[in-house]
Amino acid sequence: MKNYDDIKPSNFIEEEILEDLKMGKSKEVITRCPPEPSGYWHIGHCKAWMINFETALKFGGYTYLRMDDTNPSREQGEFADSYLNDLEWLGYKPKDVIFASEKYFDKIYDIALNMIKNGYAYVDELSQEKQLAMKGTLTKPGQNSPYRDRPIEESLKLFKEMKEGKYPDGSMTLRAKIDMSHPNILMRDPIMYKISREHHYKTGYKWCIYPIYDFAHPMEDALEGVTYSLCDITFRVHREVYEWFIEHAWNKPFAPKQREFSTLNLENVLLGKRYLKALVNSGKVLGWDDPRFMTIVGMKRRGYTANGIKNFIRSCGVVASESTIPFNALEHYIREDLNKISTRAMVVLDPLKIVITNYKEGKTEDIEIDNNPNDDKAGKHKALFAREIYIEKEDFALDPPPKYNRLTLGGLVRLKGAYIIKCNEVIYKHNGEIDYLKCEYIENSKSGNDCSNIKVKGTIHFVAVDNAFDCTIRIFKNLTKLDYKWPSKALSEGVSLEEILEPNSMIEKMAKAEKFLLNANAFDKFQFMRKGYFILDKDSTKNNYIFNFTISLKESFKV
RNA sequence: UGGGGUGUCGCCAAGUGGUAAGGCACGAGACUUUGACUCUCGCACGCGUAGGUUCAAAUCCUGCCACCCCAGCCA
Repeated sequence: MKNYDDIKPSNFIEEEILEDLKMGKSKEVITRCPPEPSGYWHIGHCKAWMINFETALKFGGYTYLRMDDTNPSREQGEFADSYLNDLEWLGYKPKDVIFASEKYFDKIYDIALNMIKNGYAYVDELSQEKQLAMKGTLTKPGQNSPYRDRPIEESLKLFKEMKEGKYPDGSMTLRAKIDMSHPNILMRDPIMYKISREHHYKTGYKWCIYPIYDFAHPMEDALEGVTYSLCDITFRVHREVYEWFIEHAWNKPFAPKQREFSTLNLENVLLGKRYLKALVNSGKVLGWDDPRFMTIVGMKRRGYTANGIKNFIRSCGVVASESTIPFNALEHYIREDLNKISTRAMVVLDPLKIVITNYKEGKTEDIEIDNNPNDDKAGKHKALFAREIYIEKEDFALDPPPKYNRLTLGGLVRLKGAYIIKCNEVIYKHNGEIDYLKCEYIENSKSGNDCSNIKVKGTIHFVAVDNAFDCTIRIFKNLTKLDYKWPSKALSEGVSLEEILEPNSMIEKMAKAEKFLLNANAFDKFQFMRKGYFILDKDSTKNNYIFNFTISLKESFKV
């Protein structure tokens, strides 16, 4: 047996696993990610497979990616493909990719046959309505189906005929014979198979009977050799059914264990598959990978990093109690990672022109900008200083609020990487708006060899007119109004999508970017100094660079 | 109301009978050619509640309260 002494469990599930391993109750840790290919994965799912992958990894085991495609009416191949990409982006490698429909349907059918032979299952001819009526309620026990005690041979024959297509959809089901008066309603003879002639994206029309989750899932786990089936707390009440099927249908030496953890709930985030789908179909968003979506592909396009997302999820812990986490907790971990890896650049989002009156016309000087001041290995890149430059409109104030560190009329400010300037005059347009500023530069104040002895309070970013190109910036706000902390819940309670959606949650505007950014490739991440983090969107062309706003910098200055 | 689950700082969360870790948020200060980053300090005489056991209880016992999940031929 392996030595597990140096493994420290970090949550209640790992504690139990460690104990099992030490006691020899299980030999290895094999887990699974079992998506139903009926939508794109989002940050909530991310937690589930992180736990499955990382738990297995911790104990030297591995994880399967298994498409839980047992319901032909909901599933599509498009989605199955997306999971592999998502997983790769997040840095996880499954031991194998399995389609339950292809690999296990025959075996599950055989298991069902066996269960009938052993008296644990029967074919029921009750309609769906009748079954429901006889199921009882939360407080009242159910009643046995009149078909419950039919001879084993009869059930066997009928079940085989169900498979052969002799009976119409919905006319019969295979049910487990458990206990119609069980206090757990899921244990009241759960359905194991239904009849459906819908087309299945993987197996076509090969099958007309399909196993139901409660039966299929434990069997798939067992057939795969999964030892720990880690899922979210929704399935806690299903555990009893899971264990019943394992006990009555699986007589191999090992048995998989199902354990549950709470789901990840984020404030102000819309995750419901049907709502996202509606938005995608309506054309109101850019697609499943819209940067406002917290789908994996959406977050990737937004500029979030896999590490940031994973660090955030780790920070939430693995527990059984439900919680809702404020969005700024996620943002903290995204910023933390972006700060380490993103290249700095100067981009003016809302330009105000300045003419340096005492700087010679036509003259330019190279200046150097650190690609990342927190990373010595990141190097520097060149920018330009010239007579005409742009600064951010909000970095100049005629009537500055208290503690304003930026440019004012008659005041001094440092231009990042270049000179200290002083504003002497404001030139107005006919309509009274500011046209441009006349400033002078302090000659011996250049960054690197400043001997001016002048101390300024503020440093602002800028781009030289000659070193700038126009680019498109996409600014995002939360998809839904902030008043709705739980948008999916509000929607399910009848509030309309239109009401919940934040108007203009995506705004496009033009900005002046330094030419260094012309080298960027799609998905490259940048910090536009003093403004925030941005990522070059995949829709960009040579003639139109589009930068998606990922997240702002923290801002402690408040007017 | 049957069954299951959960209650520790504004939000997460450690804690497993020996006197309340940590993170986020927030507040104060230092540093700063990004009002970023970084750093320092502060932030629960209290662990849903009422009793009990004990020298000692968030941890053990009993009662109560609150919230969440379950009655698809969905997963």
